[in-house]
Parts: sequence; structure tokens; C-alpha cells
Amino acid sequence: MAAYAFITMSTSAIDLPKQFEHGPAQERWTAHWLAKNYFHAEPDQNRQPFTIVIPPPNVTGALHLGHALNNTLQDILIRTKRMQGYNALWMPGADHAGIATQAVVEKRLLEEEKTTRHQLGREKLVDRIWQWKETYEKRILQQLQQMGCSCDWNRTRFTLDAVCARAVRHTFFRMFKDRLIYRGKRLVNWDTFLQTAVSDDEVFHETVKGHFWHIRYPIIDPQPGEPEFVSVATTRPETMLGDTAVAVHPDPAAALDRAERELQEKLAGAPQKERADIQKQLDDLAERRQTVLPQLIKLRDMANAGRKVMLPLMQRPISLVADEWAKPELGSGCVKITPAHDPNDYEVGKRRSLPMINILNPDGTLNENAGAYKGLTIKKARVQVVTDLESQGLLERVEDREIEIAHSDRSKTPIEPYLADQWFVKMRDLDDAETAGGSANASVGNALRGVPEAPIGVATPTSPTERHRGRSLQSSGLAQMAMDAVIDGRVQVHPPRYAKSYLDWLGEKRDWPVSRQLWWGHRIPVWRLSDEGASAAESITGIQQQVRALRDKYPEEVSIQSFSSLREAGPSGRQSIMVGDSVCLRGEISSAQAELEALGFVQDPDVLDTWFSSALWPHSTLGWPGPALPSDDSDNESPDWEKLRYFYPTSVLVTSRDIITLWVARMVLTGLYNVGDVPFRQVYIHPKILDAYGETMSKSKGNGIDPLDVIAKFGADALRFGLAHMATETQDVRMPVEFECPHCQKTIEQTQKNRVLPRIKCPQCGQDFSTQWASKPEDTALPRAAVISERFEVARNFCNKLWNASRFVLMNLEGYEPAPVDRRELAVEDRWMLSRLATVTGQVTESLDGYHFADAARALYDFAWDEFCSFYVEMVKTRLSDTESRPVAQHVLAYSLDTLLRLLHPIVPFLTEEVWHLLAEYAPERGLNKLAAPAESIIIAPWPPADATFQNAEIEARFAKFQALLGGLREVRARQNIAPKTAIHFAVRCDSDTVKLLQPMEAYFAAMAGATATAWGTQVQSPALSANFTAAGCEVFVDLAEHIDVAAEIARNEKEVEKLQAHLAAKEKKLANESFTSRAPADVVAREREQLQELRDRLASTAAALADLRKRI
RNA sequence: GGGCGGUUAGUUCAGCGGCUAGAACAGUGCCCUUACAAGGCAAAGGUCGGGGGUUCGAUUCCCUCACCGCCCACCA
Repeated sequence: MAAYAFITMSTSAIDLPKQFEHGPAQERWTAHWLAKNYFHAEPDQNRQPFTIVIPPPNVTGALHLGHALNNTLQDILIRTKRMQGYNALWMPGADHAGIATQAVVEKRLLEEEKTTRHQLGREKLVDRIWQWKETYEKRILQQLQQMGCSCDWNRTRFTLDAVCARAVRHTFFRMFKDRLIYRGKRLVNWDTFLQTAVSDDEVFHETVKGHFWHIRYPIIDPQPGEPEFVSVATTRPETMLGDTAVAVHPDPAAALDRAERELQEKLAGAPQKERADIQKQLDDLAERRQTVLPQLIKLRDMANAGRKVMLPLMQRPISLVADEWAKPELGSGCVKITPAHDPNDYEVGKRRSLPMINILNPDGTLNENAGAYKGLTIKKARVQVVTDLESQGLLERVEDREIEIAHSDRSKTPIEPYLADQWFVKMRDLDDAETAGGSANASVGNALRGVPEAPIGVATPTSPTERHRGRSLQSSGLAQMAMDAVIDGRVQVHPPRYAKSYLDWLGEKRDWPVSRQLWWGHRIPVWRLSDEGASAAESITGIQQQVRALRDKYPEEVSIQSFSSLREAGPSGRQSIMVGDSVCLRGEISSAQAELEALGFVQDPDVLDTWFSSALWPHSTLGWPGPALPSDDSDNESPDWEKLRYFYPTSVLVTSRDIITLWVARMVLTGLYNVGDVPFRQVYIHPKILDAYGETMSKSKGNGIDPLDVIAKFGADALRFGLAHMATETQDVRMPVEFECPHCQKTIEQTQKNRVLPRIKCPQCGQDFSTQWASKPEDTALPRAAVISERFEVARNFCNKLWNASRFVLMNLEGYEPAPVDRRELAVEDRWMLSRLATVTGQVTESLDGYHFADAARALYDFAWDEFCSFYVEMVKTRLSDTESRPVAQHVLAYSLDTLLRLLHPIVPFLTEEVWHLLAEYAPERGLNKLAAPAESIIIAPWPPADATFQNAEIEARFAKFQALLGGLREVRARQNIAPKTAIHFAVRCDSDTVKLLQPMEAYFAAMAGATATAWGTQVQSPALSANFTAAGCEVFVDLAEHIDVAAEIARNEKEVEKLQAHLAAKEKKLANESFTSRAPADVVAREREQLQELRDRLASTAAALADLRKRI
């Protein structure tokens, strides 16, 4: 294979570089893997599938470190399962990310070309966004590849591509037909500067000093004893122009009682410092009963009698209504109702059938509904309204108050709540009047709807429950259906605590607003009669008949909903009833569409919420809704159903917690609704990466890390290992961020101050470099600093350690002759290594199965570094230079490295693949009992089994003792400052069992600590001048006749005695405690006793040594 | 306002009822011991955020306070 002919048999392993060159390795193996098509998966009835769909990254920009974590973990799972023999499929793709992407492109447009989308027009803007998408999608896919992600690239999807579009249209159509989609009003965050709606998360709040205005509305024709005014309060007086009612509570006395009860309860459980405050509120409440309540009761009666008040300035009579929204315990107890500009008021308006008057133009000026104030901006209108009210004596008082004002993150201008028509997906039960006549026999929730029978051997998703599910949707709605899947365990969440946020959120069963006032996205497939169409028509009913005829002609393609109950208000404030048919079309190319448009219907200009298409991702990417309709496409041999049936439900979803509600819940919901089964069996929520200050990383803060910078400096393997190493079960992980000076490569800690600067002077070399903020030519001309984190250094060093250990093995495989190994030939360190290898294999396998990535990474790190490198490789060195014992050493060494590489491969793919191929050249056949040629790539090498027959507790115990003694000897050497080359001699006083265990290891003491044993056993005496220590039940005397620093030994022994005494005292106290000895478990007490004895022995021997040393001074 | 997490060595994290609370990095001392100085060996560094409780025993479980963070809701 030419791809790895970079080293030939004639080249010696000694020529391999001393440091792992990650760059070339990454390039080489990425190309190789792609050429070999290892990542491609096709349905295969003989193998179990393991499927992951990628959380599609937004095409708004390049991937950041959070994505790197997310995708690394997915790749670790996929690679592990692939090695374990599963037919592993990882579906890649990207998300169009509606608002976010349109916003970036629009911003660019404005900055670079001073053009707005209105000037450009819909089609051209969408073209521009597609161009952007092409660039960034490509970049994202490259980034994933550079990280080593083993996605099935042939199946790459984009949420706006034709496959996904069909799934969206089919879903929307079904929901529309099932009356799960309806049209309603909703307040949107209107950015008057950009003239667009922005999402909630693009809104930031700023606390500013504002006012609370109390305004009087005159009562019309007040009767004797009735109040002349009703007083209301607002922070936004100009909205009064759109008021259509004033509300008072329908039972103010009861409401006050309830408020009082609540306060009493709160008082009972409140901490001392809050009590005074609550008591004050209670006092206020009592006073209110005297002063406000009688008024409110009167007003309530007036409201019930249909009395009205006069809206000042507009001179418009508006209703006095009784509604629970008005809280008698607050303000005057009455509240103005502006249904078109406040969400709560909108609800009241709906309940009380109030007119809704929109007083705003899209540009934020007042429209004709504002009468004399038309044309003014909100700001000016506010001033004018207040002035006018004051001059009419209707301004009761003005309070200062801090108010929070919503601002658009994009234009930094204040947001206006703006009432707009929106489409919603219904989350609650379907049993209400609106849907009763809908599609009673809609086949909602059938398992794999319309999918042909599955071939034998493939599990049909959940047939026993399908009828039940059909009913459960009918009776309890989409949200409940998705909740049930988690409650009954069809979907399992790891860590389990996150199931709570999922259930809490769905439990609210809020309807899902799915329309967005944007141009980038799936256009809503609904057509309505245009104004032109309506005025050109001879009669509306005539058109309605024609539309119904169209539906009868294409019953599968056309669905109609009538909204005769929709009320909209004209400029006068009078209600008018508008009859509007909304027609939903299923197919993207349909003759029904042409016929409908000929009738004067136009498509809804809005697009669907991004999450609508993301919600379908697991099944849409796997081919749902199946082969295209014959009329659409001639390709009836499409294997789509097979794919869906085989790979769906997917195995696990790996994502971060902030989209559990927005995305995870909705995928479950649509999966159940469309396919009849959950989209994934497991959900793994990984931690979020924060910077050193505990803040979320983001480009807008300047603390974001580009994985490519990390890859360039440390390598993809180090990136991956570092990320896996920190994927613990905690909610967040912190990562200090640094600039790397492009001149001197020194790192500069990133602070909240310097991270926003366009240029920084390197404190090391004094030269300037630029950052992501550079925009001026003099800044951009400077070299840019990479933004990285030192936390990847550990991982990079680990990779290098692995590389060098591999080099060592390769260098010592000269003359390797494949042969099976007789267990009797194994040296003690071989048996130890094989035992440890089996144990670690079990640990790593188990950790990965339970999504404990950090545990797996740590186990491998410790094992590879401390046991394989520091002990096994060191110990095997002697045998390698001995012709007789060399072959077995080589066999076990090759076998061990082989196993270690496989265990590491999912986390560290490039390095392991590189070594795998090198190893294949030196040891083309390996194994202990049975020899076999290694797999042609480690990607498809079988996952190692945890072979319990190699596990050997006796050997592991022997090693523990050996390591303890070795450590003690090294410590003496360090303390006494004895040069490594100078040999030392030691004697060990211990029992005969220990002698048997340790005496055979004499050669290793010599090799690894330059220490020669002179005597073993119970009778061993201390040499005249010695350093001593106790370890593993042995007393060790190091003969220091030639070179002793007596003072150092005395100091050390004194300290040791002190420590032992303190420890001993604590232990004695514990054992003297009768309740401990009688109540604690017997084994715990026994262990304590043993330890006590051991401590006494150690103290005795240390004290003796100390006394001995003192005599020498 | 509701919910969920966190607070352990200078830093980043493990440990989650009982061995003298561990690791890595940084800092310290010694060593270029031919796989690796991105290395080796070793020492030092911690009243486990504060206070209460449960228990023979608490870093670990419960309550509470403080601080930090995240999510959701609301703010006439």
C-alpha cells in the first residue's frame, strides 16, 4: 500500500523521529481512510447496527472547541463499536441555522457593501446565504475530518437539502391535516432598525432608569357613587394608544384573600431577615381591603354591566372587563389592556374577544391607528403622550423605577413587542372543539408509517405498542408522547439528572411557534388568498368551492383549514371577521400548486423555525419519508426504507445540555409522530467547556478556541485525548485560554481585559501580534496569535510518550520471528504485564460503555505511562540484550503494544494507525497462543477481549511490593545525593514468603535503582552505617559506609517518627473507642488493628535506626 | 422567581461513608541513565467554601448560608 510506504523494511526504526510528527501522520491517514472507505456503512443483516447522527453544526461559522468535544466523543464511540464488530454508521451534516446564518450574512452585507436585505431582495439574499453556506459547510467538514471523525461522508446531509425538505413538507402536511398545526397570533421581538423579528436568544436586557406612569381613564357617564376615573399604570405610556380595554379582577375580595394566604405561608417559612418585608406586604394588603377593595368591587360590577371607559387622547370608548389578569394586590388593582403589544394582554384579549389594535409600523413609527400620533417614533410619541395627558390632568403621578429594556443583540436598538400571525404546533391533547371534526381517523403514530414489512431478522420497531401510541397521541398530545418515552425508559438519559429538564419543559406543554419572519429556511408550505386574488374574484365562496374541488382532486396532496374565527381589527378598532382558508400542499413539485396559484393564492412568506427541520434529523437523514412518490421520481429502487429500518432508531445521541429542550425533546416528538419509534435509545449529555473565568466560550467574547489552532500546535490526537480526558460527569469543565505569540511561541494568559484587544504586545519578546478583533490595516498586517490552552500539553506529551515507547519496541524487534508463546516461558514481568493488560482492557471497555470517557482516558494514561513504559519496558530491556530470552520478550512486547494500540485507537486514532502499520512491518504476525496477521488497518482491528485467564493476583501483589521497595531505594539515593552511576547495597529484613517473592527480582533492583541486594530474611542485621526505611512489610537497610550524610538521615527519621506517632495516636484513640469497636463492621475493625500493629512495628524500627544514627555524631 | 450543577494543593481536575485525600501542570532539588528533556528520579505543597445535623466514623449523606456558573420563566 503506497500510502504508508513512507518507511520500508530497509529503514531502521532508529531513524524514526524522536518526536511524533502529527501533521504528516494526520494527512497520510486521513487520505488513506477515505480511500479505503472504512467509514461507509450499508445495511447488513448479519451485523448489528450502531448508529449516531451528528448534532448538525450551524453553518454560521467554523467549529469551536465545544464542537470538537462533542464530535470527539461521538467518534470515540463509533470507532470503539466499529472495532467491536458493529456495523457503525455516523451520519454527518450541517444545519442551516435560520436566524443565525441570515444574521451573519446580513451583517456582512451591511458592513462590506452597505446593503440591506430589503435592497437586495429575497432571492438574491438567499443566494448570498447559500454561498456562505457552501464556504462554511466545507470548512466545517474539513475541520471534522482533521479531527479524525470517522463519519460516513458519502451520506453528508444539510438541513435544507432536497431530502430534508421532503421530510419537512411531509411532516408539516401531516400535522396540518391532523390539526396539530394551527395559526395564531404571537408577539415577536421586533427589531425596528433591521425590520425583522429576532429570536429570544438574540435579545439582551439592560436595566435602565425609567418611570412608572399612573394614568387616569375617565369613566363614561359615571353614576352617583361611582368613581369618575379608573387609574392604570404603565412603563410604556405610548402603548395606551392601542388599548382596547381596562381589566379588573372578577372577584377582587377572593383574590386578596388568596394573596394574603400566600404571604402568610411565605412568612411562616421565611428566614428572619425577610420577615419584616413580608410583614409589610401583609400590612399593605390589609390597608388595601379598606381603601381599594370597595372601589374594585364597584368597578367589577360596572364591568359586568358592560360599562365602558373613555380612552384618553384617542377619545375611543373601550370596555371595562373582568379578568383574572388584573391583580387587586398591585397598583390600583386595574390594568390597561393592549393586546397587540403585550403577551399577557394578548391572552386577555383572546379570552375576552377584545379588538387588537396594532399601532406600530415595521420601522418603529406609529401607524394610522395611533391617530394624531401617526408618524412619530416611539420615543417621541411617549413624550407627546405624557405631555398631552398631563395637560388634560389625566396624569396621576410618575414614579421613578428601574426597568429592564429588551435590546436586539444585532442592532443594539430596543426591541418592540409586535403582534404577528404565526403558525404553531399543538403540544397538548387534541380533544377540543377545534379539532373534533379534523381527521378523526388519521393514522397518527403508526409504527414505521407506510414502511413495507421488515425482512426477517430485523427488529420491527415496537409493534405491540403502536395502537396504544395512536390513542395516546389522540388523547394526550405530542408533548405527553415524548415524555412517556423517557418516563418508560425507551429513551435513556445519561447522566440521568438531565431527564428532569426534559420532562419539566415538555410538561408545560407550550405550543411550539414554528414560523419565523425570515428568508433563509424551509418556506412554510401554506398558501392563502392574496388581497389581489380576493378583490379580483367574483365571490369568495366561489373560490372556496374551487379550492375544495382541488382538494378532492388531490386528496393526498392538499389540505385545507378554515380560520373563520380569526378576528382582526381595522383602524377604527371595530372588529371584522375575516374568512381565510389556508391551504397546505405536501409536495414540493405539484400541479396542485400551479392550480392553486392560478386561483390567486400565494405562499406564506415566512419560513419554519430551524428546529423544525433539525427535529426530523435522525429519520430524515436516514431516508424518511421513504422513496419519492412515483410522480416525483422514477427511482423506486431507492434503498431508503431499508436504511431507515436497519439504522433507526439510532443508538445514541451525544449533545450538550443547552439544547435538551429545543432539540432533543423535539426529535423524540417527531420521531414518534412520523416513524412510530424513538429516534435514539440513549442520550449522552457531555459537559460544557468554559474559560478560566467560568464563562461560556464564544467568538463574541474573544475567548473561543479554534480546534484547528490546537491541532496545528499539539496535534489532533492530543486534542482528542485532552478532550476525552476532561469529559467527566460534571456540568462544566474549565479551560484557561492563552494566546500563543506568533513571534516567540511563548504563551500569554488570556484575561478578560486583553481578550478584547485587536493587538497585543508580547511581554516575552516585545513584539506586537494581532487577535481576532483586528480590523484596521495596521493591525491585520501583524501576524495573528493562535488561541490555545495549555491543557492540551499533557495530552501532547502523552502522545509523544506513546510514540517513543513504540519506537523502542520497533527498535528492538530486529530479528523478530513469529512464534506462539509457551506460558511456561513467560518471565515474571510478562505475566504481570499480561495480567494488567487484561484488567485495564476490562476497565476501559466498561468505562466507554457507560460514557465515562474521562475514566477511560485516565486508565489508559496511567497504564501506558506508569506501567507499560516505566516498568514493563524498563524491565524487559535486560532480556532484549540476551539472545536466549530475547524472542519471548519480543513476542510479548509486540503483543502488548498491539493490544495497547487497539485500546487507545478510538481516542488517539492517528498515532495508533501510524504505529500499527510500522508494527506490521516488524511483526507481521503476532499473538500469544495463536498467531495471526494484523488487520490491514487498526480501524477494523478487533477490540481486545479482557482475558481473565491472564489475570494473576499473586503477580500483581508481588509487583506492588517490588515497586514500593524500588521507590524507597530511589528515595534514599536522592536524599543522600548519590550519583546514579554509583552502586548502592541493601539488605532486607522480612519474612520468608516475602523473600520468595522479592529475591527473584534482584536483577531488577540492580537495573532500575542501581541497587544490589546483599541479604534477605528475618535474621538480617543493620549495617554499621545505613539509611533505612520500611515498605511493604519489609525493613530495608541501605549500606552507606562510604557516603552517608548522617544529619540528613537523622532529620528524615525524626520527621518520620513524628508522623508515625501522630498517626499511631489517632489509630489508638479510634480503637479505644468502644462504640467504634462494637458498632463498626468487623472487617473494618480488624483492618484498623492490623494497621495499628504495622504502625507500631514501623515506629519501633525507625526509632531504633534513629537512635543508632545519633550515636554516630 | 423556579430548576440544575459547582466550590478539594498556586492552576485544572479525580475521589462521593472507613486504608496516612490522589493525579497532571506550574514551582523546587538532582539527573543529557541511547525509546522519550514534550524525558527520568525525588521532595514539598491541602483545618476538602462557612456553619449545623445524621453516624462508631463525613471530603463523601442531610439541612443551611455564602459565592460562582448554566437552563427556564417573568418583569402592567
